[in-house]
Amino acid sequence: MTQHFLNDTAVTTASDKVFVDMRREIVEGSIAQGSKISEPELAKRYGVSRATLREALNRLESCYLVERKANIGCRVVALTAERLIEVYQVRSALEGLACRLAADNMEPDEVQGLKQLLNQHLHTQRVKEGESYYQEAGDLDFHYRIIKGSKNAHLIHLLCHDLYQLIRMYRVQMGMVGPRVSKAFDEHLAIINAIENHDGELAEMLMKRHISASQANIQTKFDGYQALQATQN
Amino acid sequence: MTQHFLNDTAVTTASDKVFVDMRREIVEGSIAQGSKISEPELAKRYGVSRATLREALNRLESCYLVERKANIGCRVVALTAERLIEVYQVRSALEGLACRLAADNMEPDEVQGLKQLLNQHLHTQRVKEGESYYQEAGDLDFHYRIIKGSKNAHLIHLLCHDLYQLIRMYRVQMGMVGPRVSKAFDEHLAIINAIENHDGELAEMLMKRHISASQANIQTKFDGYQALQATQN
DNA sequence: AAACCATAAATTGTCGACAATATAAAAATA
DNA sequence: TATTTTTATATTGTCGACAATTTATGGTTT
Repeated sequence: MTQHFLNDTAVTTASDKVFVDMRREIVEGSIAQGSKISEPELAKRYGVSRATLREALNRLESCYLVERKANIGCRVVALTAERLIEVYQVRSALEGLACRLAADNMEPDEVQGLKQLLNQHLHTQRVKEGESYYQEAGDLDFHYRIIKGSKNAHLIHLLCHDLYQLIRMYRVQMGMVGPRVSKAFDEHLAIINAIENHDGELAEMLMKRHISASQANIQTKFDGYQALQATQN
Repeated sequence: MTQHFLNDTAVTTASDKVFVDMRREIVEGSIAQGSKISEPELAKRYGVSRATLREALNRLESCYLVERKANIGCRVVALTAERLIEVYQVRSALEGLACRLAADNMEPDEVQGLKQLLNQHLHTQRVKEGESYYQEAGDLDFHYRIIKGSKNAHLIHLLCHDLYQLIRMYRVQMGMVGPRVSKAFDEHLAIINAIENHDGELAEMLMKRHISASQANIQTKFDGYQALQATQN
């Protein structure tokens, strides 16, 4: 059960590989948030030319992981509290929409698969070893399937390709392995029921609420993170 | 009164210029929708190297005006009915959010400016010459100011930088100079009032409805456009 | 010592050429 | 003749080098 939904980028060309590698390093923090990116340095490190590296940087920019300024260069995105709020506001609106559309457009077998996933999630939950991993992957997979269920290609691209890596970056670097498991489970269940009943309005509302809770959760961690950093200065 | 809000891209580098030029040509249809893009050909036409052109293509891809496939190349986006619906669903959700946030975050002078713009719009409306232009620009400026009023940088970027060119492309190529002027005026007015009263919930609802009407309007034109094309085959 | 200016170093932007892949044309086979 | 294989052409991906711009350094002036 690899995180297929995040690595589904077809990796054919060299810049594809650099893009995927850098993306992982940025999300995981191996390349520090807010840090300057040196093209010559990274090109050497990945063993490619600067042109290839720049191609990858462009792709990273379009999914909001780096920011570029003309003649100045690239910086990894900085994880600020403001941005966290902004991103979650957008996410809430978009995933709420996705959920509403999914209530209309998901096929019965897709809904079944979703229920099965949740059941599986419930059972593996007690496996302490690697619990956080399953939770992470399970939660993302849940959201991912609903987004796909919207059948809106533009929306799917926006969320899965553009936005989700940034959200994951916050979660990973804030160490979100947290205790929200059981609550999230109930919320997921309610959302599925709404979708199954083709109640788009309710499904949207529940998803928005679910995401707000998720935001509040990560926000708490973030405040602690910032307080910690303040003491180190 | 140029369309400053669309040309506010700082044009410093050569690829910037190519990007802005190509963007205009694609939106206006000079470069046909759905057509294949030949890198050598366009590089020669703009008098730049392929590297520079490819930089521009990457930027065009990130605002959804071209689509790229590895080892195959670039195509201008195709204006399909499905995409129109998809994009407007997303737009409605995002601009609804922007409007709700604007009701909380817009400064009084910004609201005043908006009312002034609407008044000005009303007065110049009878100037037959160039009416369509004023309408286009006026309408876009209205939406643009509200989006900015949300004070959510991520949302602003998403809408103004990424999505609006594609929306404009539909409008321009469908010849949307239409008769929706007076109705749109009333709708705009109602939205401003809601914002001024800090009634975010209402503002969001009205904006979503406004955009839905806009979609219905363009959809009609589009159906006619498709019927026309069908007869030509 | 602080602020400003000139020079040097480093970084980004751009170019032309070559390699790898895909498309078109020609030849071969059924 | 239709279909497949092979060859040739064109297009995209990648590279290394040079030009333009920015940043760092050192010197000058107040």
